[in-house]
Amino acid sequence: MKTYREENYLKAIYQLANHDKSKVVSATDIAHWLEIKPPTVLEKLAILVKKDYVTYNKFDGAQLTTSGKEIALNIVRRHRIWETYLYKQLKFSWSEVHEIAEQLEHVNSDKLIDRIYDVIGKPDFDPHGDPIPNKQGKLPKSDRRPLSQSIKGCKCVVLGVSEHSEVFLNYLTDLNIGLNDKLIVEQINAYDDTLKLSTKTKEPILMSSKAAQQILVQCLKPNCGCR
Amino acid sequence: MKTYREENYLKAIYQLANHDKSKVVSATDIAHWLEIKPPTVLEKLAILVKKDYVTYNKFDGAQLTTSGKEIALNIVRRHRIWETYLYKQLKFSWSEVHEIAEQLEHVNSDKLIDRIYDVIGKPDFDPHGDPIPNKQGKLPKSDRRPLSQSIKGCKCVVLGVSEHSEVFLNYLTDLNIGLNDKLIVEQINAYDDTLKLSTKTKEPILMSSKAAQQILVQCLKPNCGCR
DNA sequence: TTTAATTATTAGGTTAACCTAATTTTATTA
DNA sequence: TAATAAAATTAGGTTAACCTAATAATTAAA
Ligand SMILES: [Mn+2]
Ligand SMILES: [Mn+2]
Ligand SMILES: [Mn+2]
Ligand SMILES: [Mn+2]
Repeated sequence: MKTYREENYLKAIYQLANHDKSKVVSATDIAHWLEIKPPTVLEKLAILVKKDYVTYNKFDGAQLTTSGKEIALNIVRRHRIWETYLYKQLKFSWSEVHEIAEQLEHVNSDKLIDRIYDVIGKPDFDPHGDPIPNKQGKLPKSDRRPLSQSIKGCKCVVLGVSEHSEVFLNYLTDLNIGLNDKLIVEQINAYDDTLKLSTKTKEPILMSSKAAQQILVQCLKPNCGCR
Repeated sequence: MKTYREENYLKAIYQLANHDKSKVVSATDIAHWLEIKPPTVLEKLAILVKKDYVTYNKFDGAQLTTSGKEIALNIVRRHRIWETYLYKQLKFSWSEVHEIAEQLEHVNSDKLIDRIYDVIGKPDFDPHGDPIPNKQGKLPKSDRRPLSQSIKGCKCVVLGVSEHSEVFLNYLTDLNIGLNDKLIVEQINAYDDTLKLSTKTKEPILMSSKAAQQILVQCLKPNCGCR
């Protein structure tokens, strides 16, 4: 039996491992992520190890086993399906959906998930451009890179964001930038890498390098020369 | 702070009190309802009393305070709104909705409830004919009585069911009886009170007295003589 | 009205999920 | 490399939510 707490641990390990593939996932990392203290995590890790959802040692940190990954990907699937449903069907903004999906992802009804996934047209990506795993846990792939890697003149399309905070998403909404929007890099400031971008708005907009690092795009012209 | 467990206790007390207004709600009643043991309930009741959600003594049993009733009615509201949403919007049957709503009722987002309540057209009753409390906890009223009280010749409309079990609801579905269906009582067997009913189906149907006691109806003709 | 049966309550125990403080291990830096 | 700082782990404690078994209080029967 898996409680929502257990689901959250497995999801946390999955997300931390995917966020930085080179770094091992320590108990402390998990503790920070879940906003609890390391001893609590150590205690739970021992249980998850015994249940064969996780392996743990100080060199490799926490790693999901096949069955642990299966559960984690299922929760990620539910989360992203709910986000998409809330966004498309119930008209929530892309900055609001995450918090509610954090709760809805733990509702246990495969039929419900199937139903709402049908209603939204079985999409491959959620409102933040994140891939929705299929029932077997396989992720649709898309090649995306940070907007900050664009060179001057690059024409590209926004396929996602790597930061999901409300403040960042609302900032993009204020700039009138959303998923699938086309951008043209008009200028890159040589001193601080601030971008001047043509968007769907009349006037070009300015964007900090910090923000550009969090926006994931794909070039629209092949061999456009971007890194 | 109220956990889903606390919400379930308060809802249980509300439902038990409403199921039989004359009987006091004992800790044992609550224990049966929640499928836990009486000492566990006693323990929790002490906490709910301290939080001023409940009063408890052996003569009056457990009784909700104003703030306890407020929470209970809010959960009932969420439950019935979700049931209606699942039924109308997501095409679940009236026998499936309860179980999923038991989980969804604990999702904490007023905006989500408001949104789905809008989508379903702000109805007053759920798929079982149960009244949906408004935000202030006020219940729309309807006068209904068991079909078993009908006299021969009575023409009435189904406004609800007092039993919510899947087996009973599926039985009604098999009989082709649903909410808002019109029924005419053609015959009442003098020995066992079995009813012969005209319904939307061509052939009249037979229904046991046991089932008729669980169906709530309203006469369509004034002063039709039913009890 | 005693006795027996039932029901309610208290006593005492377990597990999960959290914590702080102490200790041990590992990594830095002088 | 020895000292120091940082990180990981262990020790020990709390609270909530559950339990069973024992006791006390009611209710029903004889
Ligand atoms: Mn999210
Ligand atoms: Mn997302
Ligand atoms: Mn229900
Ligand atoms: Mn209902």
